[in-house]
Amino acid sequence: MDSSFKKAVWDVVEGIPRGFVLTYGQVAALAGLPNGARRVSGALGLAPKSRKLPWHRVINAQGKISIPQDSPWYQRQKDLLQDEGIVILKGKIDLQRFGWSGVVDHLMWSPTDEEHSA
DNA sequence: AAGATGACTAACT
DNA sequence: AAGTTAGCCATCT
Repeated sequence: MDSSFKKAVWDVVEGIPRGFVLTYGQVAALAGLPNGARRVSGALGLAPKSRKLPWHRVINAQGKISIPQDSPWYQRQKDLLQDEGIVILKGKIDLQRFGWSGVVDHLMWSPTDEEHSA
C-alpha cells in the first residue's frame, strides 16, 4: 500500500465537516486514486489514534454502513453518525442531503430549474 | 507463485 | 427494491 495514499485519505477524511458524509469512492478520488475505494477502508483501519479521524463519516455509495453488522463497530458508527444529526432511515442515509458534495449539488440544482438544465 | 478476501462500485436482472 | 456479476487492487494465505 502506497503510504502517501494512506496519508492523503486521512487528510481528506479529517476535512469532512460534522454532520456530513462521503463515500469510499469519493474519498479515494479526492485522495488521488479514482479506483481506490477498497483501499480506503484499509487506510482508515491503519490510521493512528493521534489523528482522531471522523472515520464514521465514510460510508458506501449506497448510503449504507459497510461494516458487517456482526461487528461491534457497526453499531458504533451508527451511533456516532446519529449523534451528529445524521438521519439513518431503514439503514440508509440520504446522500442527497448528508453527502458533502451532495449539499453543493442541491444548492446548484434547484428543482425549479429542472426544465432549463438540459 | 496462485488463489482468496474485502469497511467498494457500477451495471444488470 | 433487492440480488447477482464483473471489475477493482493491495494484502494475506
